[in-house]
Amino acid sequence: MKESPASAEIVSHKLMLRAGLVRQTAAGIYAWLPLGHRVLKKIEQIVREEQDKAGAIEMLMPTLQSADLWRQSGRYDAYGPEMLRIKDRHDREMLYGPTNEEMITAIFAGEARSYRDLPRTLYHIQWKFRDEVRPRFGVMRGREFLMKDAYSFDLDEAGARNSYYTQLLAYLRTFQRLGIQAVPMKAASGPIGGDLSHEFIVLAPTGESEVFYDAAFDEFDWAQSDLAYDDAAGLEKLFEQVSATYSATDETHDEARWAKVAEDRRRTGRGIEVGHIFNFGTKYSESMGLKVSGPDGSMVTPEMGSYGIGVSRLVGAIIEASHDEAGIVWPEVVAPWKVGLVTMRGDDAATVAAADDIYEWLQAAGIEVLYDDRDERGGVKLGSMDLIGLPWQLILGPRGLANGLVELKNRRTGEKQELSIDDAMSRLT
RNA sequence: CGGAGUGUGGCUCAGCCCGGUAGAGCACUGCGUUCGGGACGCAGGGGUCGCAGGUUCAAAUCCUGCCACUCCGACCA
Repeated sequence: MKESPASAEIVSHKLMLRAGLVRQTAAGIYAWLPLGHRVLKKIEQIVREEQDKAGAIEMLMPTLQSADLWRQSGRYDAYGPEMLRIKDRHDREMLYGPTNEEMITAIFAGEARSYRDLPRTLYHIQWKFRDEVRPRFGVMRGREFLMKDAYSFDLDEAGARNSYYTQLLAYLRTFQRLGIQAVPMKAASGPIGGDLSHEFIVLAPTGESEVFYDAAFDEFDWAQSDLAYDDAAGLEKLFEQVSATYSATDETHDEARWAKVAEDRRRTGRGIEVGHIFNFGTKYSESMGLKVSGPDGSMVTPEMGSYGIGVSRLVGAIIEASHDEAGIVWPEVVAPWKVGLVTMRGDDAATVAAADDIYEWLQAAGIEVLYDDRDERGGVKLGSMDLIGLPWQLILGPRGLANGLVELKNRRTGEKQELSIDDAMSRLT
């Protein structure tokens, strides 16, 4: 789309609509078009891989849950109108799950018998529904959203803290891999309960809240650190390091502590919450009746934690953090395709033939390439290439090809290079 | 939920105040001309003017009710 729909207010929402990632179907509810779906799947996969590396085990729970489950924890009444309540044909009370603590705890209680079944962290990536009073900002604040939620079960508090630290590191690595800067911040644990909680804020100039943090967060390299997930002492050290390094949103900002951060290390910006982790003790294991036999034969109520990442929100958050006047600038790892192949002169048979060859070659090399040859006028797609934000644009025209050259444009830097086809191919691999 | 708005072709909007044959740009279809960075010409297609009721000879326009969506606030992964 050349023009932004009037309903879109923030840049990521406008760009998502213009580039054809999503279409709104109701307030706060979106359909994911092919382009957006590819991005969503890529983010989801990175989140999945990092969870797997951290030892979490994937499963899948339903979107619909029974009211009885939530009555057991007491949250059916406590949750309020944000919970979408529905009735089935038999007048049974159901709900569209806003989160899954009750369900996972009930399932786990049905399977786990012994301390030998612990520790265990399970996760799923599933659609959630929270009937926000006022949905806005496109997928960043939708009512229906895709979330990765993990739940940990441990025998004791020390174990639960270790599970928490494990997810903390997994989150830091996940966001770094996604190509965004996310700062962990101590958070109030809110309605879920418990005392150990962090939220992860992606830095973006258009973020909802103001953030303050120590420059150290710009310098840590979580992905490259060789800290192993089974190194309990190392994880604890990491947690202490994170805790000792100042970070806060405008809500939790502490001027006294902030003043102690060296002036040249103070960073401020705006941010979007994309993840939240909680340790909440036995709140759900207790109410849902989860007990296992301890090593000494006595019954133990496991300690739990939950860990969420807003997968669909991340699509918007990444765009907020990475775009320019012309459109989206995808980090390569989440780009729907790595390269867009464009012919300058779709009416020139030799150019089209060359593009066809290059397309085959890139496909065979496993490089994701967008090549829409339906339009005979390359210029139209060329114009929208910046908007959809693919990392590379490979541009072919008769003039260049006469000299054996193609143009390779880097979306992020805007740098254009005339290269031989071979050189362009090797640059892309 | 409190406050403020908006619903007219796929998109952006004009027309409404002051009732009288539904418009523009973009997009789309066909033909032709173009062709190195989001072309041009000609000819077309597409709208129960959000829905329902009312007033009137006549309603996109006035009145009533409803629905949907957006923005600000409070709330929130």
